[in-house]
Amino acid sequence: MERFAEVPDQYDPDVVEDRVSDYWDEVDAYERTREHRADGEDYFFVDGPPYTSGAAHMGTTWNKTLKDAYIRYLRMQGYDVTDRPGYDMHGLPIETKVEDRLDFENKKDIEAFGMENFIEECKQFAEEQLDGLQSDFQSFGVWMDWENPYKTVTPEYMEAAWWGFRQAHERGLVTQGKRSITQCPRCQTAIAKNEVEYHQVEDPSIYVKFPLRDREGSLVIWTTTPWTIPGNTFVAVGEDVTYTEVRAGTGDDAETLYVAEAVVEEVMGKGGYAEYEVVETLSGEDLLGWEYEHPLAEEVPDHVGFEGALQVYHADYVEVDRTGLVHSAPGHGEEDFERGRGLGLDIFCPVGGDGVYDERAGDYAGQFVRDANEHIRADLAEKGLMLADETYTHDYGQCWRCDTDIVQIVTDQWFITVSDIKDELLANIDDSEWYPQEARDVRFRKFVENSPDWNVSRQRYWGIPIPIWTPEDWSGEMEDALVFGTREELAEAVDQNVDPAELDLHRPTVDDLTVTRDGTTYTRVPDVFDVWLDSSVASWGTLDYPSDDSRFDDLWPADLIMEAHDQTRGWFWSQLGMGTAALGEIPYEQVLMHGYANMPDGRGMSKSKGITVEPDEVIAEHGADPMRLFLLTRNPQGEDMRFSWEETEDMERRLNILWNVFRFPLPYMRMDGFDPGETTVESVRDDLETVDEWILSRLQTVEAEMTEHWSQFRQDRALDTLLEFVVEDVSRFYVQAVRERMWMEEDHPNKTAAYATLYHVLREVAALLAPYAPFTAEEVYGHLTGDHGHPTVHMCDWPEADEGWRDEQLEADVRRLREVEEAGADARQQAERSLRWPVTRVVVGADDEGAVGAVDRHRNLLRERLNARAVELVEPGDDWGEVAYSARADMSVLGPAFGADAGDVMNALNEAEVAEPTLAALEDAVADATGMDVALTEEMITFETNTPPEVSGVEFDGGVVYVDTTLTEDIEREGYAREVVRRLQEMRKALDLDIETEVRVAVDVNDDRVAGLVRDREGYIAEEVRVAAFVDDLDDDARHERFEDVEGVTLELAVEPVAAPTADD
RNA sequence: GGGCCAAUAGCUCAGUCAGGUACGAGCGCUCGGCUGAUAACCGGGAGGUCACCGGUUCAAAUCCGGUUUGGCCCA
Repeated sequence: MERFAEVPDQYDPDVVEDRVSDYWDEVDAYERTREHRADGEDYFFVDGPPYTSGAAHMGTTWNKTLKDAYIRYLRMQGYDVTDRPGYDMHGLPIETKVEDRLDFENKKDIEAFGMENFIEECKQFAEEQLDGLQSDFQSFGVWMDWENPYKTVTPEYMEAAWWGFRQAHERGLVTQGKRSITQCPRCQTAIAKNEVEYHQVEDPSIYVKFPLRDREGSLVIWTTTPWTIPGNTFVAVGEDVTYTEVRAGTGDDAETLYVAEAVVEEVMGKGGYAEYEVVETLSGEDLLGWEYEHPLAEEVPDHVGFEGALQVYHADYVEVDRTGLVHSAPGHGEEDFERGRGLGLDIFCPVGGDGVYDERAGDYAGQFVRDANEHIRADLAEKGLMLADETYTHDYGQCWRCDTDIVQIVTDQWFITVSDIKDELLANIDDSEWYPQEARDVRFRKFVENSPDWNVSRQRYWGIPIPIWTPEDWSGEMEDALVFGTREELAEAVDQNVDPAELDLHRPTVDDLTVTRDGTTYTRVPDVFDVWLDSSVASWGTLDYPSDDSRFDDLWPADLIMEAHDQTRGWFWSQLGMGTAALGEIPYEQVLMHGYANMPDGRGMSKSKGITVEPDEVIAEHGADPMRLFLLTRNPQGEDMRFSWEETEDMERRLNILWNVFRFPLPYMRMDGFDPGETTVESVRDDLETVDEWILSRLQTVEAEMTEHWSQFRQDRALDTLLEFVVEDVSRFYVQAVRERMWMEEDHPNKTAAYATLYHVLREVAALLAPYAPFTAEEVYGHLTGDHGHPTVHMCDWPEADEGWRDEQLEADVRRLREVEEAGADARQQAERSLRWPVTRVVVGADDEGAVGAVDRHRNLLRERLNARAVELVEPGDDWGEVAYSARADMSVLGPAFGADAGDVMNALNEAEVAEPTLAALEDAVADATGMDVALTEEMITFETNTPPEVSGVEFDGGVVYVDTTLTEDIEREGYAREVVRRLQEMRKALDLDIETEVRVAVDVNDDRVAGLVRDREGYIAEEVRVAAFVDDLDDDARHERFEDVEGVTLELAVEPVAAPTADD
């Protein structure tokens, strides 16, 4: 690209993005940037793999934008950053999507279709989704290693999972065991608790009498799952709860019931007992050991009958609602299971993985459990055991993929027993730094403290097969099982002849492999891993370890990961668990935990409910860079964000301001042949004006602040700092101040200094912007450097503040000066004198030396900006004009001194107006107002000067600006002339005239005196508007306009261009 | 039902850890200004029960307890 080439007037993100994307391809910008840092210090970033079951939504987009920004920033800091993207491609969600696609109902359809075919379909589906995600991410400028992503479905990656699992096994942390699990009866697999979604369902709500043995009466229990009653093993009470023996009903129909005291009335009501009598109260402890008859003893002949079954026990989970007695089936409920095991009771679960009773369920065998509810209710009613039969609407768990109601059953599962290493897990947490830190110390720690053993097995197809081979009559002891950690080990051990390099580790290939040792044949357990295990090994899977061990030692553990807070229980946890189980260490050193992307109104986004803002819509509407800027101005530490179209649009506007600032000097620099290689800010140092020095100093401050913010993982604050600098300092102040210098026709050191300064500022701004808006930054940088810089801005070093250019005094001065200017503008407005009209003088009454210095040093600048003939300065102690004084109270001093009276004193002080600025005068004023006799000190107040209205004064922090708006003929002359000029310029523009074109002009003013004043300044008007001739009248072809009430007169103006000279002239 | 987080101007958010007048910021609104960087820019103004209720304190947006609403996680 040619340096200082022309750019479009208007910033158009689409055009910039298209052009820059092509340019990046053309010059291999990404590859060269990586190459540029190849010798830098290693920085091991690990990408949390998105799941390949849909397009990138706003949350993923925010996440990847953050990752991209930090990777770019770290590269600019000199690091050689690992940027391999990852994709999580196994698991039930993809299986169910493929089942939908193939119109399958259940596992039988899969078996009929063929496991191998099904797995191939899953793989294809995942790959398609992956392609979509890759192009989504690239559409908003993310630079990662798209050619070489890690995929959880490759043999290398699957081996990484095997290896980790084997390491855990070697530490004795792998076991098989029975657990109460949430099972999807359609998918016929355990599903993780976080895969359970809760929906409102109407279930039975039944009160059942369990007849007591050896004594009269029944225990009354309540349940919403009649189908678990066949599995009933004990009834739980609370030891400390008070229960009641109730005689319910009258006469021969009366019966004895036991319920908690607090709910007697309610239960009696449910049972429809018109009368009842409390016979006795007992504690829960009294009930312990009572025995009862199984309520479905005949229907389920194989019901539990072992020693200890069908008795009353204490359990912590008992609450005093419903009946206060809890039907407990350790073969189903999780709490029941834990308590049952604690009591040493056998586990009885007559339900299979498909939710159908087996033969042990007697009459109900072969029925689907939820269908059996009806029969069980009928049977209980017939036996007279149903005290109440109602329905109840509550939240019940469903499979997140197929919406089938889950069943709670006990099955054999494989576990990593992380509860055995909980102390180690908790200790390892402290080896990671979290941003924000509280997330680690509160939320994460609590989760780890409460985490149960990790059920890693799923009875499905599309996943990493569990690498355990067991003999036919396996003892259940892990020492009698074989666990393989690599393809090579497996190939060596199996009876079949396989090439480890060719071996696909998926089912069904590995299912057919057998191992024979000492005459015993081992076969693989049929399960696959929970998909959470896949991503848990990402820190070494990213490196293809263990099949490629070349980088592990240098890089592991990860320097940084960043994900949303839902991953506290997801990836942050799974990696901690796996890393600790396999390697005894936490696999990441720093965590940036961001929030969720919500709708503009704060609701969560939901694709299924159609509540989303899609990233591609935003890009189409405002562009990728503005979207990125919006996302990157959000706090990345834990807080959810609300997407905002308005804020995104505002980012586009700010980039437009930058665009205007950037393109403004290009034509001048091009015309003058400015060479930034030769003419640097150093080389023109002696010619720099104050504003140049100021903007260069501000630049250093901005760089220092930004670097500090980035180091704290607050890129949002760094971006705010940068945008404020561009908009406030560069655009609104510096460019305004140097415009005239750029227009100078002849060469002048003053102009060259402005070029060098603005060039330097813009080039550094491009670098500072690069991590945020990579396309726009590239476009700006390319136009500024042409063939003289790096091929891409992303190869630049991060600009560091150069203290040699920093001048804090100057920055403070200009801050002051701008306050003076603002106050002056305000004062003018109060006096209704527009800026176009000069004022005779501006007087600054300064309160302190800071203001004195600032005004004194920058008198000329101030005069120009306030359009004043003179700027005068009144130093502290001197008086100017007639002024009164008031005070402003400092509450932090008043509070301790006056206690409860402080508020009143403050109000009195703030309202006081005194003739002289003394404490004594204020004390009198306070006494008048409150009747209190107070002793004031200097620390309590700040004096303020009040300006008389006739001179139009406005306060600023450091004094008062007075504007003297007295009119003189000379000022009117200039004022009216400028009114005319401005309107003529407007008309020129309306005529779309070139800057060089000369015009003929007619001016008519309806006031003879003013007309004369304007005529006096025709020379000035001619120069400004390129007037070739003033004429009395112009014909109808010329543009005529009439302006009413221009400072009291009416102007009629006419303009026509002087015919352009032709080639014949 | 439990844990964590949030709630400040019409909108998006600072300020809360270390209590001291909300000089709050930007956007939007409104009134005015500027005019060859111009679909840009500048100034003024209006706009707040700091979600609600209680407590601690001379003093609470800030600390404590509770409630409501939203988000995430878990049941």
